[in-house]
Amino acid sequence: MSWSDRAEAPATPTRVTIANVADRAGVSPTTVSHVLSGKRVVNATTREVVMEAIRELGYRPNHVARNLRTRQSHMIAIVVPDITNPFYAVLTRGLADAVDSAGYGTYVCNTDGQHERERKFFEDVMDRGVDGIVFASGETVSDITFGPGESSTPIICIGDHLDHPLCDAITPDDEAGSREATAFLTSRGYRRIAMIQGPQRYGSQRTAGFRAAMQAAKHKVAAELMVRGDWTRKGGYQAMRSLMALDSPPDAVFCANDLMAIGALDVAHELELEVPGDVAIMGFDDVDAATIVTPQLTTVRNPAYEAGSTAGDLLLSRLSGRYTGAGRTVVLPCPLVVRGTA
Amino acid sequence: MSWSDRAEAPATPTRVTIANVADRAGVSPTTVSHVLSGKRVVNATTREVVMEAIRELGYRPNHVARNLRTRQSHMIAIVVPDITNPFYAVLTRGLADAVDSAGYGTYVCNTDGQHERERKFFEDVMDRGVDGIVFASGETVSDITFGPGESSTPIICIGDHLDHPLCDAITPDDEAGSREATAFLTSRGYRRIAMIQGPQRYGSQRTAGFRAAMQAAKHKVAAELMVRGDWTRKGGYQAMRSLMALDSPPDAVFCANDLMAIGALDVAHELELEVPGDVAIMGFDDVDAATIVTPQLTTVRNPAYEAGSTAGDLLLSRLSGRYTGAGRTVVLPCPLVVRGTA
DNA sequence: TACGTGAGTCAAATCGATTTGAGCCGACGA
DNA sequence: TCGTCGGCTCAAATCGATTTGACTCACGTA
Repeated sequence: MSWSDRAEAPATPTRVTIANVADRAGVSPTTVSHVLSGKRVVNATTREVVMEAIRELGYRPNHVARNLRTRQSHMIAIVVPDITNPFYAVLTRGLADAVDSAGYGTYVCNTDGQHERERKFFEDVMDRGVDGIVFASGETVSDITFGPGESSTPIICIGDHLDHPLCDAITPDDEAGSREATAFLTSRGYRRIAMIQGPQRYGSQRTAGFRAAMQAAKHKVAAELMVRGDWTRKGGYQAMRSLMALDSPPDAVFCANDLMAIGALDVAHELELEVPGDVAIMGFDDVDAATIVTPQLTTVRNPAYEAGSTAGDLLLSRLSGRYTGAGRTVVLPCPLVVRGTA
Repeated sequence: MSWSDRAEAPATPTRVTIANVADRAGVSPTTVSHVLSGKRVVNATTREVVMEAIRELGYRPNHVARNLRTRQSHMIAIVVPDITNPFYAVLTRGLADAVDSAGYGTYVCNTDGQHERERKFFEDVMDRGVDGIVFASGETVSDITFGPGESSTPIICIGDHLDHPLCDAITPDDEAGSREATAFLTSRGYRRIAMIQGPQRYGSQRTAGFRAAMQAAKHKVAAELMVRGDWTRKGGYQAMRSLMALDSPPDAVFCANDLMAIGALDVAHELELEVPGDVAIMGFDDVDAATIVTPQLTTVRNPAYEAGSTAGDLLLSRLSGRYTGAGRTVVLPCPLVVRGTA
């Protein structure tokens, strides 16, 4: 039992602090701090003695104490609706990769799109003293309390919800992507094109792109062909059901996201409809699952990873002081990905 | 421009501290602390005055300072190979949900299965003073430095890698699940059953279950039918390719995870093989994608969410002091999920 | 000799809370 | 009247680092 042995080891009774190191090395805590931070020159031999003491004692600086003094946590928070959603998982990964090398860790909050939780997490992470916040939660956050001098913690918004001149924003170009996708549909000769939108109030850019392309192609958009889903596969399924139950069903359906498109595809399979022969289906996001369905989903790529890593870069540029200006907005292109469903 | 207005607001010049509140209320910081924590009785009217001051000043306690003093961060870390992998995303969500209500936040680390990163993150989160750690990283962590008195931070391991009597473990019953899956295959009359295993050294439980069921059914397992993939769809694709190129290819394939099973399915489609008529395919994990492929994947459910939330519960039981004993091990059943590919 | 000057070090203040032993005050019992 | 006991409140120490003004010492210079 090697582990029970350990229990009897001459364990350090209490955590070793910078003062212990200083004692051991015969210098002051100040000096130890300086050899660690390099903010002030330390005699080479002194430094060696200190390093030796650190090694012998196995000293590791207490980040909490450090954070208190320096007022930075080297931690950045990301607020998403649901990490389980592959889009946000990838986004989170992009962010984590971008900030990791600069020594920042990532703290994740799932809001389930609930405004209440968004607010709660916002306050929570502020109190925790994170150095930056990335908001990717679908709900609007424009009314979150940015107290005047509340703090200068940089905030990045992904999506187009928060309109605040001091905060950077990253917006995938949903409108252009949807426009292109819809134009692709019209150019292929589809006549009755439906759209499964997101829930009321959200994803309006995608709807706008759809309408713009329809108008450009001089197609009328019939009211009964504009239905809504709740972003989920099941929601897409139900919406598609209602669409196909119409007296004159659509010959193409543009869905505001892939999950709903997959739900729509479920309906097509159930009804034994040929895709895209009987009905074409397009999605938006290009999640992994888009290449798993048969036929593979024609969709619009939503650059999740890039959005996350760009968010990280913008954050770092502010945290390092390289940039201090007003809020920037970077818009990311959403290219069309043609596969088998349209 | 409502925002520029704000800039001229009579902003609190500096963060408001407990001392400010105390001054405002005409009491000592001690008293303020007590009304907030309730650890000592405070006169009702005094309390009211303090609360009023807190409200007026918009005071919010600084968690970093609090953490320093109390030695707890109300933050728990989860170390996973890749949050982008749906299995780990769900696991993480289960954990987050479990600990959220107790006021704990989650800090996520992606190791990509690299031992070096595992170690780095372990030290990182220890230094950050997290209150608990959940290890779900695929690599073995048995040699991570648990210094003797290093700390009493509870650690939970998901999977069967870390063998440490002081740390709780959660292990999905891979062996039983695989055994049941394989037995299902033999009972259906498949004769030449192959297995696509994980990479060398990993997932040995699943292989063990496979072998046990084969033996129980008195089937020989031909060496050329035991191949390996790297857990990815592409890896499964390649393994399946080599399997189907055999002189006498298998009539059923059990894959160590769903992603590889989906890769195998890709091959079947490419070769225009009937599934499960020409070849049956089974996976393991039951990720979302399993219900997206056609036909839907017959698989074994790996209870990711439950594993995460159980980890959270075990952690909380220790953090609250309700439990202080030796390491517990909870094994989670992995039930068979019969769908369309076998 | 006296005077910068600069390299290296240190003491003490600070970050913003929590914790604890002690003090004050009024009530109550002897 | 005195002692004591409870209920409240406070001052001061503490958590473990960073930061800064000041000090020492040696050296070169006027």
